[in-house]
Amino acid sequence: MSTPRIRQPSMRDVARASGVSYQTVSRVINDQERVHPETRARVLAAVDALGYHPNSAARALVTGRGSTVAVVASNTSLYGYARTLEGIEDAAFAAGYTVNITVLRSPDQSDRADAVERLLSQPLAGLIAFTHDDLARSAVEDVPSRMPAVTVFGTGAGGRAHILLDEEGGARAAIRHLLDLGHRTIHHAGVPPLLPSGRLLGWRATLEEAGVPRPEPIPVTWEPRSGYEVGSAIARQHDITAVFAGNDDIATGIVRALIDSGRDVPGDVSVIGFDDTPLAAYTRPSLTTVSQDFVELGRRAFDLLHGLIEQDDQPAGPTVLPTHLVTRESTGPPRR
Amino acid sequence: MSTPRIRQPSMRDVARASGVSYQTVSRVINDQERVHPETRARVLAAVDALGYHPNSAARALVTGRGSTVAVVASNTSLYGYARTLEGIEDAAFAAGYTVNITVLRSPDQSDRADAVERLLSQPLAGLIAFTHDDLARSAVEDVPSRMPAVTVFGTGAGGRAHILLDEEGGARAAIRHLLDLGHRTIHHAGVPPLLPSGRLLGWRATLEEAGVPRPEPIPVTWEPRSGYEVGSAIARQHDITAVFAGNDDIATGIVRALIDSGRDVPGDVSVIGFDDTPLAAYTRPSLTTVSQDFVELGRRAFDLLHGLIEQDDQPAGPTVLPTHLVTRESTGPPRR
DNA sequence: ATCGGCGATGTGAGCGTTCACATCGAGTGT
DNA sequence: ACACTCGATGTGAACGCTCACATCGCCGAT
Repeated sequence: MSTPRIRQPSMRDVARASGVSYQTVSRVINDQERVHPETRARVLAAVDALGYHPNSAARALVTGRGSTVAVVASNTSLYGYARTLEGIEDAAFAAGYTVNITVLRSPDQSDRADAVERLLSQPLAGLIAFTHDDLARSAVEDVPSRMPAVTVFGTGAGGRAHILLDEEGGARAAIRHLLDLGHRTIHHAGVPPLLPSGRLLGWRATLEEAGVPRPEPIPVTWEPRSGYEVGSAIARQHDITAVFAGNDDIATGIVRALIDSGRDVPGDVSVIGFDDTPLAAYTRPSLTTVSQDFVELGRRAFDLLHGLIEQDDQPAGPTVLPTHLVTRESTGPPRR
Repeated sequence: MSTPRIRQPSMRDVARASGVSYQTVSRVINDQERVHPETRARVLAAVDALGYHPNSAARALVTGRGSTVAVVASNTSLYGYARTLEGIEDAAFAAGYTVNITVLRSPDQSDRADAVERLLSQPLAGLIAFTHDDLARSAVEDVPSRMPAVTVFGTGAGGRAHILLDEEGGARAAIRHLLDLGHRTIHHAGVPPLLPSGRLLGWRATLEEAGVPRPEPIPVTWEPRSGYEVGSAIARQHDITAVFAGNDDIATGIVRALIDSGRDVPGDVSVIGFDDTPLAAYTRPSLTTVSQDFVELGRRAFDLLHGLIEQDDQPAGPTVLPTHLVTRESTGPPRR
């Protein structure tokens, strides 16, 4: 009449059921050599019969390393980040890892410390941080260097392995496209902080190389609403003929505001986006934008981390994934 | 000259540094009573000095339960799911839990078993499954009932605590809106499987109650491209004056196709979406759609799970969160 | 003075695994 | 027939923590 302990079966239970020692069970579970095929079969049968699952907490405890990779980001629902996360999860799952997410919402120092604290108390194999803004960037600095880590987006942080999309190249292609169409200069509606952004860099450098005036960037947030507000302001400045937006949502907001203000796109103003979201081809006008493969980025980021975890092979420099311009309806020659 | 073991400091190290036993350290860490304030301060100082983090694997091993909640979904990057995930993460973080994601990509039986296997080998506190399709639904069935679990979206599964958005109510409001405008019937472009979907149910029931013809639903996928294809077909059938789309992306694709085919929206055909994505207000025409608070859904789903974990209070019935119709430009009276 | 009681702290055991090493039996070369 | 190797399996310890229980002072009540 003892209490019926609801307990997952352990290696010992499997060992007892198959008449071997727990060590042999361990060998079978971990696919090691030196186990008689017959014994292996017997153990496997017992595993199946008892519904045994290895306990990863116990394993992590003794090995000192888990099979979970943590993803640290300030946002996970914007299209690009969500897709990148998807890529990470995909590759991680295939490699037998599990994915944990931590969203850094507040720039508050103690909140961040708390998040990092909690991160490190788990048995992690490694960490991937979205370093497009300062939140994740400074969190990475707090992570002990012994923990394998990869930074994605932006400029990276803490000298970690870094992978990013060629936003600068994409921006250059976008600006060149507009210049080739005959625009005298191109305005940029970007999300601060603007400095480390490849988009800003590509925009500025290309204008500079072309020797055309470089207007001040217009600060926005990631929401279409913010794009709409900027677009309304731009509509009043008739000297602006081309706008390079920080992403497709902003671009869509700008387009809508311009048209609501009676201006034509691309007749009066050309607008170019960034990301090539699934909707970009179906808005009116459809958006000329820069296409990026976020899922691939996520997969590659995991692969990089995986290499770091397994063989500690630190890559020499940052990995840069290509982007490409997709020309659609929202850009055209300026009205003369 | 011993090997310099890179090892996180443990409770024992903290105990040694502050001159108490490891048990006292444990009490301090877990905020228990019965510790002298002075001792507590001394321990805390040592914790800080050594940079001690509790090892959650060890804790999970002995308590038999982790502080991680797993989210099981077939997709995490579509707007609604990404936002729901965000809400879960937010609430979980606030409550001291960590979030793990598992994407069920393939309907393959053994893949699913593999995923559940891996899920259960972790030290979980509970599980949240997005049961809008069969993938997560059948995974929930494989989870032992002792594991606290909450199902989100759709019809739920396994008799678990269930929370969902009032899609049916939203669909009803949408259809009524169109009927009120004078449409004779409303077509539905939905994503199969159609049966358990509240959108389909609300659409069908409202048409039925109005005593108007109920056309066959038109199958689509979640992509705008699929909407475009359906829209092109609809453009040829001039008797169709109103379409209720499965989500805003599909609606946008349909709108674009209709206009590309020379038909006017809403002049010739009214189109209504679902979700109220940030972009819905800025497309042309802006979309009449059903607004849903996904973030809140995620938060509430976690709260539900949290209740299950802490006090095992199983709610009586499903929780239904309100949705509401947002009227914009894509709907209007039919041309007579 | 003696004792129960209670607040503060310590001790032993065990959670389920892996690692390092020990053992054991059957072949192999001489 | 001998030590000798090697493949197969077993044993003890440890990972860092929490649980249950033991201990130790010190208080006021008798």
